[in-house]
Amino acid sequence: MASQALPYRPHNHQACVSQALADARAICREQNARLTPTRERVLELIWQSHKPLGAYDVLAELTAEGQNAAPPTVYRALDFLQQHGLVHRIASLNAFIGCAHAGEHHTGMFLICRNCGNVLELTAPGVSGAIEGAAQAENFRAEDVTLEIAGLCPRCQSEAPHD
Amino acid sequence: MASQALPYRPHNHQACVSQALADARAICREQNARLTPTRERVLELIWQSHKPLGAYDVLAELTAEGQNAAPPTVYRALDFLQQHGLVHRIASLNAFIGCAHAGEHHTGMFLICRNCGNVLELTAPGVSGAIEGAAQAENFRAEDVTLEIAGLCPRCQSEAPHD
DNA sequence: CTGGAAATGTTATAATGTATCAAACTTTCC
DNA sequence: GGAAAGTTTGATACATTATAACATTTCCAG
Repeated sequence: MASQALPYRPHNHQACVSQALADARAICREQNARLTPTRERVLELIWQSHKPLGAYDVLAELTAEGQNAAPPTVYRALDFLQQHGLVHRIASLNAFIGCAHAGEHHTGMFLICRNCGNVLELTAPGVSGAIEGAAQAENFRAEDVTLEIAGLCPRCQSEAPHD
Repeated sequence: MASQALPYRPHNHQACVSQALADARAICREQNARLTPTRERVLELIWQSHKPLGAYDVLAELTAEGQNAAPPTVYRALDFLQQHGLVHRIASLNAFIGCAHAGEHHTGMFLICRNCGNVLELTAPGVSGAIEGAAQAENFRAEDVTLEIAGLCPRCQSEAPHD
């Protein structure tokens, strides 16, 4: 069997973070967008794991670090990061996760494990195509797709096989 | 061109409501579930249009009717209706809409017009299949799919053609 | 070095959703 | 019928998520 996707197996997660931050800096430079210290720190916090983080979790971390932060601080940073394709909002969880394909034009598909909470972001052209087709068949002009799959990741299926 | 789907054109909406209520009664009878007056009234309110309704909108209507309702009243009724496949929650809007395919086993796909707010629920086997396939390719056991497409419905495309 | 734009600080509040426990109602079973 | 058990509803309080509005600071172009 092929090896599991990153979130589902041990890995040097610091590499994920570093990569994400490096990508973010490059993307913001290209787009003449200002990746300010707060925005960068929020992105880093979001990338602490492959589990989505709530806005108030981020806020708590900032506050613990002594930052003078209030809800708008966090929501503004998250808005900025979303607009530049650096984080995604998971609507079914009211939480945020780092974008695994920053810079690439893509329609995110999220596999959300209900047991361990990890999320894998996929780009599935077949899925995007089928969705586009279904929308067009109704003469609907699709602009934004929310596709979130809850279930059990490979690891958690083996750990809790009875359901 | 084929005629537009129901939400996008004038129709005798009362027929939608009656049908939905009749279906709900039949389904609850089959499942030995109690469609109490409050639950039925909430379902009817949700079906007032093809636009999703927030829980607090439902609550306001109940209160206006003199019902002794609090938030849990509404959320309980909505939970019941969801569990029996009579309404869907639209995660990207925090709102609820009547299920257009009650009784059928289906994965809902929702086309949400950002202009008029109407929502069309589709069953697209090709889409479901593609999603299932993508999940299986990652050894992920999909249990619940959230698929919501925001965009412009046919009517609103013609009315506001410049974008 | 200054005027306008962008970002942040600050306070308050809106919107959405749940926990908890008590009371009423329904069903079951003797 | 009537008590026991389960389900539904009432009622209060609170938790969580998100935004409005306006003041202040920072940044950058000219």
